Amino acid sequence: MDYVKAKAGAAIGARLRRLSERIDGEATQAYAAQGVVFEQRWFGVLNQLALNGPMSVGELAQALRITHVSVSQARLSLEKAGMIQQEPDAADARRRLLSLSGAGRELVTRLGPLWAAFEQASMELDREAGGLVEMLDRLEAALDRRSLFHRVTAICGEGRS
Amino acid sequence: MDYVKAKAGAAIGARLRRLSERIDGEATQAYAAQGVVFEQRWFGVLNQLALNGPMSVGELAQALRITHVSVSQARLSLEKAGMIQQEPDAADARRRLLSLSGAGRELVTRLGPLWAAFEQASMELDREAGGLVEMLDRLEAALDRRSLFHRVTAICGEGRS
DNA sequence: CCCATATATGTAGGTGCCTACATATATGGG
DNA sequence: CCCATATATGTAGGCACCTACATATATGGG
Repeated sequence: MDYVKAKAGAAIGARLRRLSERIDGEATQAYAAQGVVFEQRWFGVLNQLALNGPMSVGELAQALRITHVSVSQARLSLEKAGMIQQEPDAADARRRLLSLSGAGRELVTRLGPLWAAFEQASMELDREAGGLVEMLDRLEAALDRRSLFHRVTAICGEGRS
Repeated sequence: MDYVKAKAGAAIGARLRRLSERIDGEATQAYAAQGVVFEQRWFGVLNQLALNGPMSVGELAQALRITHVSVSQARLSLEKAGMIQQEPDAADARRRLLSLSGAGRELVTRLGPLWAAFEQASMELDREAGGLVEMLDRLEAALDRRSLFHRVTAICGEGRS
């Protein structure tokens, strides 16, 4: 049997990751073709800040559905590149508000057409794959309803009786 | 707009990765519940060796559709755990043949029911999501036909005229 | 006011993949 | 046989996420 076609849960995870790597790599090529050094994880943060203005680490994490640690790491990288700046939140001393720097706003403006192209390309892929985004929605909903862990554990429990 | 629903190519990559992380994490829980310390990347290698007998790094990489470097890294980890052994390939001094050790064969036998449960759980998810595996096939085929890079570049080129 | 608990974000280390580069061996033509 | 090129696999560093743990600040009840 062709491994990549196997339906074992563990193989699904690996397959999704490989696809992700592939798409990331191809996106990186597109940025490079425009002479832009860009980290994929920057997209989510920059996009949110451009849309919403200043946000905290936790708000970004929530919007992007990743951990605050991931945001914090991306934040460091973005600051190092001069794309964002931070300031304390006057309303809560624990929080730090991140916002686009001048250079960050310029980069977002410059990348507008490229991001629009990404969106269009994604719609093409969505159509060619036959409804990719909704499929991913459904997969997430299925996992929300009942995790892989619970499913596997229940099946193994049955197997024992 | 809800970021996770966005169709930008970069966001698709991030979304696939997060799903992959989620599934990996849930799979790890299932192994742990069986008292097994297991790395997700072991599955592919162990499964192939169990099915096919001794294989080279390159053969495994080809079968698993990952780079030889990834195989090499997993190999080191598996060896350290005593699950596989290696020997030179008599037919080609550049190659090393990897095979299951005694402990590796035992682990594969022990994990047989769990892997069967993963397969069943994956079929459930496939059904609930409405044809996940075929969708992934179609997405890969679409990218094979025309990469995200080419799509985006062409769209940007159009935009310039 | 004090204190137990909650919340925000950082540090440290890990995971599983990748690309670039390096080195050893194999191959085939001259 | 020699040599240019191809092939197998390793080393090094990076990417984008994760969990566990740590520390500072906020909150609300007594």
